[in-house]
Amino acid sequence: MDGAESGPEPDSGAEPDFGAAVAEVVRLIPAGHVMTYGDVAAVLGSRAARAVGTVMAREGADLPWWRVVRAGGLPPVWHEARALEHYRAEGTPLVERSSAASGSSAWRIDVRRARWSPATDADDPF
DNA sequence: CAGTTGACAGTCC
DNA sequence: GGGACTGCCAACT
Repeated sequence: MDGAESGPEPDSGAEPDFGAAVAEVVRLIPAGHVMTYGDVAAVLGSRAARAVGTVMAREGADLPWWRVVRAGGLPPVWHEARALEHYRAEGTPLVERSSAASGSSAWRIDVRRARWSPATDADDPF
């Protein structure tokens, strides 16, 4: 063997190890369910909630980013309007605020029921 | 090689 | 009950 070469692995550019892990988890999220950045990071064994979003920003182009929401069930601010269409299409439990005038978003994600975990298939925690 | 940024979270007041 | 700061880890320049 040649021993340690300049790079036996063609890890050209970036190593999608973390990104692949994030993509893997996000893709495992079934329709009608969502996960928070912290949950995804926790599944990866890291608390890099930010890194999840950052990596997803690069690999997320091919991922259901709308299934990944912030803590508290707040919708993604980058494309909240776009995500709303996906949530309604997927049947994600949303909390519509009939009363107008309440923050920027008039709707919220019912994380109570939409929160899903890849380690458990219990879609009925309640 | 090191510094800065960033699709966040959790805790303190 | 709401607002602000700090901490975390990975990618970018």
